[in-house]
Amino acid sequence: MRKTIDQVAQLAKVSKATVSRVLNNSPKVTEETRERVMKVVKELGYYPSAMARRLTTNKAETIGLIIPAPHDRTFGNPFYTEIIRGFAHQAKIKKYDLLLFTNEHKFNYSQLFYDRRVDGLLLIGVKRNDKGIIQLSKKEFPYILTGKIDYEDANYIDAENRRGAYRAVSYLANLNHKKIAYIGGSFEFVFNQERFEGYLSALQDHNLEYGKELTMESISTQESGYEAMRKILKFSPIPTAVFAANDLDAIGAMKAVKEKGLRIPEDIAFIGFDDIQLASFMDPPLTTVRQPIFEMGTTAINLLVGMIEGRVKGAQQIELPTQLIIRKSSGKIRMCK
Amino acid sequence: MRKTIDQVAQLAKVSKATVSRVLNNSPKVTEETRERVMKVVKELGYYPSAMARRLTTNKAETIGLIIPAPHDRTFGNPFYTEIIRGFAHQAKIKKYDLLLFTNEHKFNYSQLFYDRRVDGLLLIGVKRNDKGIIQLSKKEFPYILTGKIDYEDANYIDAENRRGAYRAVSYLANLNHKKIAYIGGSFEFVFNQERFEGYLSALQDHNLEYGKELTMESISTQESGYEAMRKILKFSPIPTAVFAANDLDAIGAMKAVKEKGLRIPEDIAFIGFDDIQLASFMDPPLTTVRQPIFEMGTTAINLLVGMIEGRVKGAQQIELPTQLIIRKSSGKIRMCK
DNA sequence: CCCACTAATGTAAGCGGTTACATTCGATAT
DNA sequence: ATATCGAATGTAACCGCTTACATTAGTGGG
Repeated sequence: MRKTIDQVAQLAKVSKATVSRVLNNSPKVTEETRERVMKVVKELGYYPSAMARRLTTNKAETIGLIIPAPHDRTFGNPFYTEIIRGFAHQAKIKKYDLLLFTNEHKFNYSQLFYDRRVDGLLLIGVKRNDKGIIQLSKKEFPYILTGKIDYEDANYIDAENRRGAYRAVSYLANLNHKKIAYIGGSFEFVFNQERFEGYLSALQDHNLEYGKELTMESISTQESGYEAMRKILKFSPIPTAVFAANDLDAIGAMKAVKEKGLRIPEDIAFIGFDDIQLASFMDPPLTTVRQPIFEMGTTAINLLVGMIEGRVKGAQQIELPTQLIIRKSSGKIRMCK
Repeated sequence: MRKTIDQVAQLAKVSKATVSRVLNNSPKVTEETRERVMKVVKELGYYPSAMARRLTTNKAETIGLIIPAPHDRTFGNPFYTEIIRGFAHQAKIKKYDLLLFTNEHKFNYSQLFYDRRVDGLLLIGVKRNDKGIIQLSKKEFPYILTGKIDYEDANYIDAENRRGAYRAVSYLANLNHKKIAYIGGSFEFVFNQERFEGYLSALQDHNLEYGKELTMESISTQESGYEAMRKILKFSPIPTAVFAANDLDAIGAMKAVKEKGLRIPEDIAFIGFDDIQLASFMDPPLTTVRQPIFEMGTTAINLLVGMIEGRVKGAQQIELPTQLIIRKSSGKIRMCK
């Protein structure tokens, strides 16, 4: 019932070694026998057993993808969806399977290497102090993080967060905004801190005031961006511009502003970060710092496959450039009051 | 360097059969030797090779998850994200790995069974006339579709689309709306047709007019919902209510309405379908037909695992009930002009 | 005290491939 | 014609487990 390489060998009147060679495109096979074998393979509908191949070659042909736990509020973040698109696209090209794991209960990544289910790991949404990563590095297991962490030998791919934020805030400053608020996610993630630092240093370079009441923490969802903005709006005078370290925060915040009857960008200008699909569809369309998310995904796969196959060595740390996408929400130059 | 069962056996001074028994919780092992073996396992940091186990037991311990191609416009649809949440959650509980595939270039699902990479398949976003599914059914490969298709022996899990749509539109009719527009996705997907039929039969039952110009096709994205609504708004008199077969369409359509300076729900009432997270966060919050998406995901896994392990037989067709979630966008009862 | 029986453990075959090494065979050089 | 060589193919070991069957040890009954 199940087709095996032996059956093919018998029918084609060759040894299974030869069948194996044909299937693996070994050069030392006559064209004639290659055809004969392939004919039988076709007729029989034979597909080599992946598990058998993986056992003998000691390769899983598989990359593990670790995403946040299902109960994590960030689970469906469009950034994740988009980078997974990049992973899926490139993994197929590189002929690796993608195994999906959910990061629950201090999940022990290393096990996936020990029991040889994966050749490498891709990790999304890892917090800066995650200890598991250090183990992976020390054991020289191939892996790539999406986003920098504290451990300095970690392999990661990230965007130029500080520069992106700096440019966005400078842009607002050059538009003559004096009071620029900040909404951003927890410093548990390094990229949030970097974006905040970019914000700060832009304020400094433009001699703008920085106030505790102008910066609000959120958890990178629309709801929390909304709540954060409502708090900011309670202070007076209210800021004339908001830089949100995350598009979802920006979108939530914009809702709070509209609800208050204020206009965007006339009363309050907005810039977000990420450039998720939704950003351009906002009303007004959201000016934002674009990360090349899909490209980050494909690059991560290429790098990881390089590490797996031994072509790439040492700690890999890549930061892709960001780009300020100017739309309506940031408005025009602001007249002095 | 690599730990194997033989090493464990040697150190524990037993045969590898015994080690295997211990690891698989076979009852016929003395408590004493079980402890001795486990001690060695711990000390050595031994994890059994997944591939070896899978080869001998002829089980992949893996479920394949087939999602739309990366270039497909629906790739990041929140419905998919949410149902995948359910899959991931339940697969972990059932101890199956989840293998992610992208449905490109007429991808041949069957191969995944032939080369024994998966024990079963979960398919998302499959069109009604997909021929691959018939093969799966005929071969009795375990699989579950998310959404009904034309093939009547197909295994699927779906929501009560017709009833959901019927109730939504009836609700609008009872609010005294006479002219109710429809925006919905392509009939390539059966659920879209069912929702449309639910819409139609509600119109009939309430003696409401049906007009070609009141129904608009879209592709279930905000952009296309927006475009569809702009077309509808060109006719006059414009409808007083819109039922969108998809929340994303509804959200896009709402934007077009607001842009025109019309009020929701006073000028035009809205009801969507799905109840994605975004729905409740709209302004006004979107009334919608809720599908139990997460639960559909977990149910699908349970069913599929049942099929794989031979406990569940025959064609599986499940429709989970929907529920009308009433929020602001559908408004109050409408006075006659 | 021996035998039969059961529970615990061991032995070895097999899962379905890959690959190092051995063999065969035809062509070329001598 | 024979020795030499290389290309094509075959042989068999091995990857790391599971499990049917064989063996051993331990127990109680006659």
